[in-house]
Amino acid sequence: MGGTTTTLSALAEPNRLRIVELLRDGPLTVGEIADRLGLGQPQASKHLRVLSEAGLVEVHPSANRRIYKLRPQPLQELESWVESFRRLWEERFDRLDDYLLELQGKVRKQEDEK
Amino acid sequence: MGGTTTTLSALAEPNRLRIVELLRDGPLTVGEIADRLGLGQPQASKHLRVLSEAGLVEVHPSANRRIYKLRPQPLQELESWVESFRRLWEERFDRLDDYLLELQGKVRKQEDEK
DNA sequence: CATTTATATACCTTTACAGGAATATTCCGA
DNA sequence: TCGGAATATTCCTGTAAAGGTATATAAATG
Repeated sequence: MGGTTTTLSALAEPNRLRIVELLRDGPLTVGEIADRLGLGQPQASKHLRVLSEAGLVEVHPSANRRIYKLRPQPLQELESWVESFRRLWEERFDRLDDYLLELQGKVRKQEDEK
Repeated sequence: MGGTTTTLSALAEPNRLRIVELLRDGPLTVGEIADRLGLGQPQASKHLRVLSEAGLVEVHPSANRRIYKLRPQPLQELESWVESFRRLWEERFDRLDDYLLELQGKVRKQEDEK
């Protein structure tokens, strides 16, 4: 499974998405995450494990606690993936699109006539 | 389930991701999608249905065929979601982060001493 | 009209995964 | 060293979702 897909499926789970959004404002401890999101502690731990394996978070042990923190890389990669679709909404694309469609039609006709 | 989560789970499935990437280069018919990705036709149809319900594609019937085409909106929303994490990798954040962590520690100590 | 082509749906089976509860582990402090 | 707090792991169960096959639907074509 490619990197982008890994990132996407990690983020696709609603509670994990909320965890990531929480961590946007700074690192947090497992307990705080569970508290703020109304999750059970085991659930929080399990979600953090998935996020960790996807490289979306890293953990820094501090005595009893484990502090989880966002890692930029997967989000950066996701950003560039989305960016590769930019021309979709950068205007005059619809017209270009129609033009290409028309071209395709003509070519197809030509080939049919052979 | 919020819009972002809908988009993410639609894209999290590898074959659907490939479909979206295919459509980046222009609209396609169900059969062409199935062919190019080595999918069964029913599978292609089902994935396209999910993408459609997520608003990621729209369909234009043309006689026998149905032409599927990317819709910008969900990708735009995904983009701004990812953008909201930009400061993560725009430098000097790591230091700010450490500073905040230290602050938290002090506050916690103060509260423990009450 | 009958047939063929393109697509969608239904049904079945298997698998992945999320939540809940209980338990293991690790580390601190008395 | 013992107890308690914070966290991870395990086991169980239910459910959603993906693939495969067969079938339904719709439109073109002869």
